[in-house]
Amino acid sequence: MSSFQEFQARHDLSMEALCARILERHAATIRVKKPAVAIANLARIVETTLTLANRKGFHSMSLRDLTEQSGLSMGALYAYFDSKDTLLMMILGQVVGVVEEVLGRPPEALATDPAGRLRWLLETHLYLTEAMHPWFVFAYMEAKAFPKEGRELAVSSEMMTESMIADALADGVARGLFAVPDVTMAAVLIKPMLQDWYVKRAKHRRRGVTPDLYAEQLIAFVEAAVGLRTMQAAGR
Amino acid sequence: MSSFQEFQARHDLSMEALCARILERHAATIRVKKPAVAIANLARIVETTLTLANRKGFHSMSLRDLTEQSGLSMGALYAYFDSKDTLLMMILGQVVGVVEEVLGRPPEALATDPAGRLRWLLETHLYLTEAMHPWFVFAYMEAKAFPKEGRELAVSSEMMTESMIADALADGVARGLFAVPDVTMAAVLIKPMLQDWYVKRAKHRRRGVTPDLYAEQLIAFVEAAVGLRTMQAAGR
DNA sequence: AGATATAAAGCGAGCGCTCGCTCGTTTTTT
DNA sequence: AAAAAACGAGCGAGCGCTCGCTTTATATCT
Repeated sequence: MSSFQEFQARHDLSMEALCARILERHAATIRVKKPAVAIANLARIVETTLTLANRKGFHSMSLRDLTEQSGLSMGALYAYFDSKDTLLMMILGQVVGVVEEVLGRPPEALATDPAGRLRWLLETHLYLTEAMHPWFVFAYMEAKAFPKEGRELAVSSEMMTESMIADALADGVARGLFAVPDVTMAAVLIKPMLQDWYVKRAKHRRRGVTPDLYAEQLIAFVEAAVGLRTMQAAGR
Repeated sequence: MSSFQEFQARHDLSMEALCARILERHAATIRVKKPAVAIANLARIVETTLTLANRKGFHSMSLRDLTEQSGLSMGALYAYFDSKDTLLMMILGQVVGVVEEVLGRPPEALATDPAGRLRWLLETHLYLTEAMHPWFVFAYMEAKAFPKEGRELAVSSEMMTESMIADALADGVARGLFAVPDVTMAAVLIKPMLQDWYVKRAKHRRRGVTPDLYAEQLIAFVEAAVGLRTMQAAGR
């Protein structure tokens, strides 16, 4: 069983589970009372929004497109959000929330193992973005063009993962495991390689690269860059 | 004198020079006859478009915004392009053209020096995107959302630089200089680190990172990852 | 169990507005 | 005075969003 499959078994990232969380968060705005109905329709709305917005941009997607593709009427849509921007923030907020949840607490066993923690961070980031691919593409592409609140959310979320990587690196340097002149800079350079997996996923797929393969090769590349001695090299 | 300054001295990438090239390319569509007038107004149009589009997205920028900020009237704008999409393609086409021109032919002295060629590619890419920062942000952000022709242009341009990097790596491996298990994969991983310089330039600037510093650190990171022996290490 | 009343959910034509774009007119240059 | 360039009000289409209405689900009462 691949590591990615194990990851999926550990986390329920199904559309329904994610929309249930959106419902909790936005219970104040959503006018539909019955959770089962609300979750089912939110799923239809979000699914369609991600498809259309990732194809031609959120702003270019009209609410009429959304009614046609989702099967819900104009009025029904506005029972779930009070403006198009709120719909955007629902999706963005859920992405940020899941990132905090999944990446926020590494296994305690890795607390004293910076190399393992770095590996875990890279792997988990890739698997998470693979499992929620359209969500992350959406967040990446739309975050900057929209309300201030959304941009700040996205920036602070990115800063968090970046500093987790930097911490693992600094820890490794302190233990003499890594040789990195500037850990912040190294973390800054690693981040875009993680993002590239989902931003240009079609390209990677065309080359036949799976998430597990990308994870393996990215980790090898990064470990070489930070000067981690492999077991063979260390044994010499 | 910094390398970036040398780069700027070697290439005229001023707004006027770039718009002169746009005028050549689109002489058929542009209805204004006198080159001096056409170039000056194209410069105003492109400058304003880049500013507005990079702030809120090309699609969200209305032509009325553009008239107000550029000082040209609606009718005057349409003497320079026949549709909003054509304006987009003018800018995109110029970016792709300059990339081919500047990155397309490395100094001949580096033909038998893969490490030097790799360094030159990374450095030159960073300096070029720094000198034309708003252009590249525009191309990166808007390429996917717009006409098919534009997307294909952007993809093929990216493929070109990627394969130039892969070639330098393969050459280095053949000469026993680099240790890279998969040169294509390594090139794929390097590209997003190059793009990050302009995509998140505000972040880098906030940290006080100059183009020269970023170039230096990126090159060090990549050289470590591909296993290049430094002079000191080789001398041991 | 069937009839009725009430609440919940969904509907979609239409409102005010802004969009990309045109074209008859005016201004500037030669 | 002719040619070139710039102007900007106005067009129809399409936008986000509202609201009076219909349909469906649930509760209540014979």
